[in-house]
Amino acid sequence: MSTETALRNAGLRATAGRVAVLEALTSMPHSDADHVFRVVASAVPTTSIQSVHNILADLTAAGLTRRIEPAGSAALFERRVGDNHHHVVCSQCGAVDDVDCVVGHAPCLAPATTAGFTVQTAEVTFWGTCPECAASAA
Amino acid sequence: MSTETALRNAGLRATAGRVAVLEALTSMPHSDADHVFRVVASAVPTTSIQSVHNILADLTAAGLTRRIEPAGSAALFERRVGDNHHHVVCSQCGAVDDVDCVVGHAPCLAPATTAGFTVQTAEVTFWGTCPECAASAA
DNA sequence: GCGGTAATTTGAATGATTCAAAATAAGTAG
DNA sequence: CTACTTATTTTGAATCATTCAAATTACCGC
Repeated sequence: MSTETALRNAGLRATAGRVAVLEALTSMPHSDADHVFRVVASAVPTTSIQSVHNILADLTAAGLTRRIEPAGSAALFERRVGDNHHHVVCSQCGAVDDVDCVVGHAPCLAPATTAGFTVQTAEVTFWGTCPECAASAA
Repeated sequence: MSTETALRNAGLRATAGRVAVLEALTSMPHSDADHVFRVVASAVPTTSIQSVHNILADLTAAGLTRRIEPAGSAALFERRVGDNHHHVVCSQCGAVDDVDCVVGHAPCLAPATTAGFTVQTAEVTFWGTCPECAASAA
């Protein structure tokens, strides 16, 4: 399915900006609006950082992208949606990678008590050191 | 142990501002800098929001408070530190409560793959609806 | 192709946070 | 108790990511 078709199937018009944003996120997952903007700007020179924010918000609302906000980072976006995957974040450089699932599967994600809250989803963020930072520390 | 002693034990001077911030967080855990500031301002009228940010950063660096940043909220602070507890966040109003632990204990928090990252901690955020929002929706 | 409407553009505003220099106060030594 | 040293606070400004709103543009069904 082409990027354009994916957009139309989601009820969105297939504009150059949206296509460029989606393709930028394909090659660089876990990018913030500014990184996306820099890549998109070469394909769509008239764009702006505000437009990229608009587009990312639209795509996320339509379920085409997912937004994550690790502490200390700007919002990051990725195209991998619909599954329940989590993330590892490097506490030194902020690098992010996907973590497919946690040992113990779904039951693992049920809290023992919820203080009266109805829980819909669980979000797990692993904090550690990425290979690059580990190498440069040694 | 008094609040002052706790500060000195952590290597920090016991100032009125710091005492007031710690006591504000005792009565209102999961408060952001602005909420803390409003409470502290009545005890220390010369303070400012920037000072509260300074203090919260110092306290967090000293391990006296913990900082969490749920997506969509400003940074929140709490005095409960040293344990590995997690949080439930209301996706409607942003209310936060503690979750003692997840079923499955520590192994639950080991990711299946870490993409070469060395994982130090796991942070779990449960998203749902708080009792108040559930009641007002009905 | 035309028109209606969604989307982008442009410019400004916001909120949380950080930075930096000057003023102040905590703790300590005498 | 006093003075000193240095941590801390104060004050004011700056930054960053993000959001808002009005005007322009461009997508796409007809």
